[in-house]
Order: sequence, then C-alpha cells, then structure tokens
Amino acid sequence: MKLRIAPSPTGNLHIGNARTALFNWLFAKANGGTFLVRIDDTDIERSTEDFKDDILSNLRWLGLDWDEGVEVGGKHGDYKQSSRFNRYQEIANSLISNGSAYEENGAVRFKVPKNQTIKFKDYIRGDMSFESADIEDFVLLRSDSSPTYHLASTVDDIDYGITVIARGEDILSSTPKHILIMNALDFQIPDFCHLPLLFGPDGKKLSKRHGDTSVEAYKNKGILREAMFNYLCLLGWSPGSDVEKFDVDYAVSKFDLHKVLPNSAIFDEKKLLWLNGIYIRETKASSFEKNALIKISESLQRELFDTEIERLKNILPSVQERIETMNDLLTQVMFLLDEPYLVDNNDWESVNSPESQIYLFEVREKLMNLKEFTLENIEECMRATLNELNLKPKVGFQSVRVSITGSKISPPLFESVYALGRNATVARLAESIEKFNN
RNA sequence: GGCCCCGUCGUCCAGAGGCCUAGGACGCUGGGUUUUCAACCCAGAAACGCCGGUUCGAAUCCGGUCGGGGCUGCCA
Repeated sequence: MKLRIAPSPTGNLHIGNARTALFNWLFAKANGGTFLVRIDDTDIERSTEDFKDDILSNLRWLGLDWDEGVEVGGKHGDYKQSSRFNRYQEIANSLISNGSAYEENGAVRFKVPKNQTIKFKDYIRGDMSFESADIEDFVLLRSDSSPTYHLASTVDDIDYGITVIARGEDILSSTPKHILIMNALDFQIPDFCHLPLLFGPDGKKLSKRHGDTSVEAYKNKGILREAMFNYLCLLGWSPGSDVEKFDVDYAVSKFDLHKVLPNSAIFDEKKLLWLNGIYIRETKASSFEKNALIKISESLQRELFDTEIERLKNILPSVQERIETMNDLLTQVMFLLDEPYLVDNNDWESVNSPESQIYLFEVREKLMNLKEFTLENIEECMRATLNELNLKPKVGFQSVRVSITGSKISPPLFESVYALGRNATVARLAESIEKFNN
C-alpha cells in the first residue's frame, strides 16, 4: 500500500492540507504502507522555494515523516513535477498517438469519449458514477507545453506506484478525468478516497479571511505539536469511543480511512486551545522550563540575564498550570523581567484603600526583616500580618498582588513574592505606599 | 444554469432499525473550591433540516424537498 500527498508550493502549509497529509500518513502507518511526498509545482509562476520549505518543515513539525519523495529521495529523482516536464510531454504524445488526445491552438487536449459512464468506489462515499458527456475535453499540455495538474498528477501517481489516492473533496469532480487518462494509458486505477473539506467558523471554505489558516501561524501562536496533531485527528474522524485526547501511537492503532466522515468540518480553534492547555500541563516540568525560557527569550528578542532566569525558574511551575498557549507566558512573567515595570491603574484603584495601605506598610516592614526569605516564611508572615490587622485576605493580598505584579491577574501570590525576591518586592511595596501618600 | 458531494446540540464526534425520553467533548450558563487568574468538582441549557414512504418499530433504509458546499480554467 502506498499513499501520497502532493502539495503545491503556492502558499504555506494550510490547516486543510495538513489534515489531508495527516490522514494519509495515519493510513499508511496503520497498514504498514509507504507514505510519499512529492511537490506539485507545475504552476511555475506562483510556486516558490520558501513555500516548499514551509510546507515540508511544518509536516515534519507535526511528526509526519515520509518514506519516499522530496528531500528523502527514492527511485524517481527529486519528486518535483517541475523536473519531469519531459515525461509529461512524452505521455501526452503517446496519448495523441493512440488517439486519446489531440492538439488545438498549440495545446494538447484529452479527447473525452462520449456516452461512457465512469465508475469508481470511494472509501468514504461509496459508489461514484459520472457521465463522460458532462466532461469537456480538458487540457493536458498548455500551449507552452507545460503540463496541467490533471496530466502531471495522474502520470506521477502511475509512475510512483500509488495504490490509494486520498485527497480533498474539491478534486472529486476531477477524478473521472484522471480515470479517463489512466484508462487511455491502459493502467489499472488505484483506490480513491476524497476527504471532506475544512471550513471556517462561518461555514465557508477555510481561507485567509478567517485569520490564521497556516500551521506555521499556529506554531507561532504557541500551539504544541501534540495538540495540533490530536486536534486535527478529531476533524472528521474519531477513534470510535469517547476518547478525545490521545497520542500518535493510539491514533495509528485505530485509524481507518473508511471510517472518516463524509461531511465537511468546521475548524474551531477553541477546542484546539483546550487541548493545548492539557498538553502544556502534562509536559514534564523540566522540559516545560526549558521550552518556556526559550519562548520568553524569543518574545523579548534578547538573551535572558542569569538573574532573570533564576527568578523565572521559581515561578514557571505555577505558570505552567495556567496558560493555554506558550504565547501566554510573557504576560504572566513580565513582572519578573528586567523590563519597564508598569502597574495597571484601574487594577490599582480597585484594590487600594486605607486598610490595604496599612497592610502594605506592615508587610513591607516584616518582609524587610524576615530572617530567611523563603516561600514558607513569606506565606507565614503575610498571613500573620493579616490576622494582626484583622483584615480580610482579599484586602491585603490583592493589594500586594497589584503592587508587585502590576495586575490583579498573576501567578500565585506567595510564589510571586518569592520569585521576585526581597529587594524588588520591598521596593515595589514602597512605591505603592508612596503613591498613596502623595 | 449543468454535474457532483454533504445534512445529529453553537462547534467536533458517538450512533451502522428497537439498548435513544439521542451519548461524550469543546464552548456557554449556574454553583462549589479559592487571596487573583487558571486548574479541578457538581449541575444546567442545547441537536436527529422538512415532508412523505418502507416497517410492529427509523436519527439509522428509500424518495422528494429545502439548505450548505465543491467542480464547471491553458489554477491546483
């Protein structure tokens, strides 16, 4: 069994193409088959090397490796259609010779036979039937003798020995043309499977108007590969039970193209975000720390100072539990970085009061004189002060939170104080107290 | 217009004639926990597009209809 995907390098790897690639890959893996990747770059004008690189690197990022094809090699050259124009012309000529095609205005057209019913079985849709009368004579070779998609794709599928063609449903109406070519070449047709399309939240074909539709964009948004892989699996397919979160091995063990749903699905990133949060939370603390430091450094576009790294390491375990994407990191830890420190004015107004000022003052004194600035001591000190002043936790704690993190929303308070360190904490508290007195 | 595909909660999926007063998940609403935000726990609202037919019995089969989508390029 051999499957393939044939992306055109005329754009970044699209979510829809990624899903098609994923299903092909899964089916190949599930059956011990071969997965091939070729590049359909017959549209020389719009194809670029950058898009090709983006597509291949993002396929790899998703974990979709291929056994044969572009960059990994095989028996058929570089697996780019742009390198095979001679081959397509050769086939076009032989189709002319055997009467299946003819020249017109410098182009070569396929001569569609009249009154023929073209039938094939689709893995997902069952028996398909088209009348040749509804198909126009289509172009095989353009007048500049470059091949069209129909010719190049069909010839490649034959030459590369593809046994299962699983592609988007948008090609369903073109499949009869491809079968006609294969018949004219006296080639046994492979199995077909037309995967449902993916749509945006408005029910229209997923496109740029829906915002980010490239895998690259989601990667940059801080989506983990495991989450993207898992989520894409769920679009049009399920393992059969109520299992929603699973890994690659599980998907491979359950996957079957025949069980993919025939109806199109809407790509809704809310569930992807939810899954991403789960995957972030279950990442091993050490590797989360490593990835987080890299991400923060990238976001800041600078190296982190050792002192910053020390502070971050103390807060990261708490942050790991409350972010949805890796891009949420920065706002959570900003108060620990050597960057301009700003306190949200509205937040400060809402927590500032005569009582909280007294608390801020008392706590600052005590923290300054704390023997050892440990997490346990900080918590004990802050709670004890609350009791002494007979204040509610909210009054004291929230004012300290805004004072030292700049916001009412932050990682856990004692951890934040601890991570920030004694000097900075005391300094920020002083600033908050001064602000009030002036 | 022609040809083709599709139609279960807002969304993703379960359901292959009785187990369905339709199940799970995301999201949403309410509550609990709580120093914030998350996480977590509990509860709730929420769907078989419509009309016929087959059948003792239909979300499941058939027909029609309506709705959505794709193709109809010397794009792929």
